[in-house]
Amino acid sequence: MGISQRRNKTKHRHDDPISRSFLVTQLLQEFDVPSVTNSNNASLERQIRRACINCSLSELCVPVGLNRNDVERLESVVERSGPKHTGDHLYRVGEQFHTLFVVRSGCFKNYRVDSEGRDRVLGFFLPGEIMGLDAIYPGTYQSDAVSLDTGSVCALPYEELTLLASQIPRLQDQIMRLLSKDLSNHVWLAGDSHAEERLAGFLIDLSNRFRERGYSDREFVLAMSRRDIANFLRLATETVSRVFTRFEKEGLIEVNRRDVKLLDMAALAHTARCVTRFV
Amino acid sequence: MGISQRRNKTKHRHDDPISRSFLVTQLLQEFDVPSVTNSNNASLERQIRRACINCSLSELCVPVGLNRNDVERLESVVERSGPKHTGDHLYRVGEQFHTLFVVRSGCFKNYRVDSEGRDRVLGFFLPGEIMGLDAIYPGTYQSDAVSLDTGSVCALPYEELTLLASQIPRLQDQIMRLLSKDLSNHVWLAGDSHAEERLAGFLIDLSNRFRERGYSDREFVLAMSRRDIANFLRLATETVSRVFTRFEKEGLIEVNRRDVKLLDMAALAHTARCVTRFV
DNA sequence: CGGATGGATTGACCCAGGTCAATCCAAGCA
DNA sequence: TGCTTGGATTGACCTGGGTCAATCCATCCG
Repeated sequence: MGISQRRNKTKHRHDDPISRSFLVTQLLQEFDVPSVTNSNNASLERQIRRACINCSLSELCVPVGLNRNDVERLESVVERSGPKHTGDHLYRVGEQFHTLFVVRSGCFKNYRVDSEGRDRVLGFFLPGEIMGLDAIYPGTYQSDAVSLDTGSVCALPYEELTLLASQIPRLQDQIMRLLSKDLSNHVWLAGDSHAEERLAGFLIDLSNRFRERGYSDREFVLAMSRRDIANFLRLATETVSRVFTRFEKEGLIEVNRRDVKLLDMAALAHTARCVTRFV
Repeated sequence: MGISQRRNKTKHRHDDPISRSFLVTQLLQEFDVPSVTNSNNASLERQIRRACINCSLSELCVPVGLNRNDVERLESVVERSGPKHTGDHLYRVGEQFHTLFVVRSGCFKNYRVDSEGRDRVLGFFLPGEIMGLDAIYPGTYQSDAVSLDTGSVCALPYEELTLLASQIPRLQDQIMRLLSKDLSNHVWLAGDSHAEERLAGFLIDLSNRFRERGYSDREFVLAMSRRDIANFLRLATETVSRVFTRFEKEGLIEVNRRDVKLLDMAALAHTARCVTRFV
């Protein structure tokens, strides 16, 4: 996605040796911490640990509505992880649940392998969105979460989070709201809508989410393959391809591989009218 | 549904005059409180107000895991309502959200009218299941909830519930678990599955939920019309009808209008393998 | 009891989109 | 530079299930 274009240039393999200072720099970059060239590593790391307060996502993420003091308490339970690369898993079906993940940067895919061995894409997660909420009830992860490009996440140990939530009512409230929001998200695709409505809905939805995050809502790069889109929308890849070209011929969009430009948002939104998210 | 067969016999119109004693008797019956013939109304009503502790649903409902003392505190915020009849609404799209509803008895339908004016059935709720969770985030109800037969609900004022939850960690936990459970429920239908898989999944799912509630899982009465089932499964009513008769010819079920008997659960479950609920 | 009402069933027909297969094209590599 | 690989595209064809329409049947009511 647009988000990750620059980052892709610095992509490296999983097994590459990563120096400590490289890692710190990378983290600083990802966490949008203004670079402080002359500090030593210790102070840099302290800045990283305090990242929630500086984080540009805080208006979309768990800290919404918390005061500075409470954000600091929240930060104390957040574990930040190193960069995730294409194909890295955050968790897999059946693993013991103990952590929620919030996307820092990049795009993650949530999917599940059904009893026939076929994948089912359940959703895509952009920065600020939480993964793993559906694992709370059963206590084990109900799906796999995998990075689609280079990105990073914050890990929220669930036990500690709920403990904190019982002390900070506003946090408890926010977690409930996030769970509830996710509920509505699952509804929007449940329609018996046609291929064009679905794909239009998908594009409009992505566009909205990019806008919320301060990215262009008219021009972006899809982090996911046609196969993933098709699977998510319960269509054949060929159908997705065909509808893309149909939209292009009708002047609704301009598409080249994974680069998409929305030319006629109104028409797209109208096509998607039956499937757009309620919230 | 099987649940409500007996109750339907005593059905009466909304505008019928309902005597106080009739109401109390009705409530006692619905709340499974052992009838105490010689008590006065005041003590009967106290028993009703203490219903959570006696309620046969408590193992499925909000009180799960709470000790007797905490259940009593929970009860103090629960508002019980009079019987709901076919077509009675609990809430409608756009109304200010302030209350969650738990089904006591009967079956309720959750649906939404889309921008084209067509209904979309989002789900059916059996005793012990909570409605309105998706309204927490937006603060207004996102759908309509309507009674399919004669039934009753408990109302949980959300403000008071969360206040209480911040004092009873186990309650906070349980609410999160219920929200999370609902999340997984939305996933199971998201597949691109065929009509037979969907309907088989629907029947198996109902069967499981009846079993959990102590009813027969092999023989039950559908509270919902073919049209509602079809709408929920994103199929045409004709298709639902055809698949029902196909299942009957194959000896999987016996069906007569709304009476259903599952004859070959294994085969049904196998047909439904791709769509059964994960949890 | 007979007519009306509305859900359920069944049949005939058709099309959106799935499947299969060939081709294209960008990126990576020797 | 040409080969390989795998995603994306396009075409040809077929089918599951939607649509339309007729009929059935239980319930309700005058």
